[in-house]
Amino acid sequence: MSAPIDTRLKLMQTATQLIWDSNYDNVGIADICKQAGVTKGAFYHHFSSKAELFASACKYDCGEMNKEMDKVLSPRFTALQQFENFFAIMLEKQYRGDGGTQICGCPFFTAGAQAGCEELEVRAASRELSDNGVIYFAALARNLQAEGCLQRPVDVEQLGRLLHQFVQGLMMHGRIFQDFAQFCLDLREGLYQLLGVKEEYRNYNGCLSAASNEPLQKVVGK
Amino acid sequence: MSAPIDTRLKLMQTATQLIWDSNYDNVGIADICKQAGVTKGAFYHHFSSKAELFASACKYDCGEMNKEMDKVLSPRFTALQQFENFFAIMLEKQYRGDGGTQICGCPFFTAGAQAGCEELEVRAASRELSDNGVIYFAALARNLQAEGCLQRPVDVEQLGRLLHQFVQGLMMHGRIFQDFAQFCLDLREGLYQLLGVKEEYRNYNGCLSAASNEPLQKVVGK
DNA sequence: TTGACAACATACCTACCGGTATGAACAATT
DNA sequence: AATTGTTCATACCGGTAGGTATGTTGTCAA
Repeated sequence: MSAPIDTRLKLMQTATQLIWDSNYDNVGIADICKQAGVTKGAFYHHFSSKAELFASACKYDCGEMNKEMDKVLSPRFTALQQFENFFAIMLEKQYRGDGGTQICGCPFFTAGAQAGCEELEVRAASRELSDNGVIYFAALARNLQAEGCLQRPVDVEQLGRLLHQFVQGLMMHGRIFQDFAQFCLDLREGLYQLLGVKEEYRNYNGCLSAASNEPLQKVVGK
Repeated sequence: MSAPIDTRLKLMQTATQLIWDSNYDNVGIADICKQAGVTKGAFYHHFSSKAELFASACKYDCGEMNKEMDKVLSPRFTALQQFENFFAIMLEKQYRGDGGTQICGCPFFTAGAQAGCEELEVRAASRELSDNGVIYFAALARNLQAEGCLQRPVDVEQLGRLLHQFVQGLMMHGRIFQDFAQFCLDLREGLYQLLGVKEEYRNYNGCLSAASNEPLQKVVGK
């Protein structure tokens, strides 16, 4: 008998993966169990319902994301480097080399946005996730502003929201159209415009390589 | 016996309404039939499947939207008036005074973005809808640019996409948080920033009234 | 008048899916 | 050694939702 933590973790990770590839409604508990190599008994020992699993998986994914984001926004980097890190990590997240669905967006966000009114647990989870994401976007905006990269003074809190909203919309659009090169171009341009980055600080060099099938050059963790 | 067109139309309209209030997966055929006052026999006489109904309803809704958008972007208006029309019509679409769910986003887009890979019909429909929406956003950008309201020359086609992506993301965010006043503020600010509207053309007067519970002042069709 | 066909209505089928009931295997405790 | 609680495995249940099979009613053409 394996450690209970392992099983619980395995279920959350498997659920996350399956929901990323499909969506909340489409992924059944049986699917998750089968993929994770456990049975329903184990599932309902660890989670009281599908919604609770979703919320837990969302929190877990949020925690993982935070780790990466903390690296991305480390004070070791200049604000512009942070921007590039941000950019790179997003492309990395959405790119799959296996030829299947590439751009799939954030399933926790979309599930919350589409969940019926009755599934409050699901909506609450994606609300928490959004709040968390907005914080990082706002931090990026604040740093860029502090280093004088922006054209005008901004309300970083609102701007954080706008960036988050745009990126979510962009990913959904990307999921529908599956054009990775366009996704890259739109992401960069949209962020620049929303942030109001000064012309001289806009850099489109990295974009072409990212749009190709080459592995992404990561500034993070150098 | 009523005309067949009526029944078909009724089904599409009812489905559209129900899906706007909830989502594609949550709305059953039985629900749609009951609400429309017909039976399953009638339904499957007109549509071969739920997905086909969805696609048809999407096309229908798209056509209705086009009518409104053509009014909004009528050459009778200046570009800035067109912007305000755009703004007003979006708020109107997302606002429900009945106290229920207010901001619900565009269900056709979200359904397509969340649809599993197998439901190609659904995804194709929302792709078409998106292309259609982008055209109008691009037209608005082009008109604003032509009248010298923008800070810099822009690629209107890409900008149309960016605006569409942002608005979709904003609506989903709004659906999760249900803060109408914030929705208004974010919508205006996001559009201004993405478009790069010159400072002197930015007008925040109409926003406060729109954020209140007053009926929206429509410029359209004056 | 009578076939043919459109436009439904009713009843039913089946597969699935979230959730439950029950019990086995194992570990730690007393 | 007996007890208790954790961690699962197996079998099953009840509702639901998409879809079907078949009958019925009205219309129109020949």
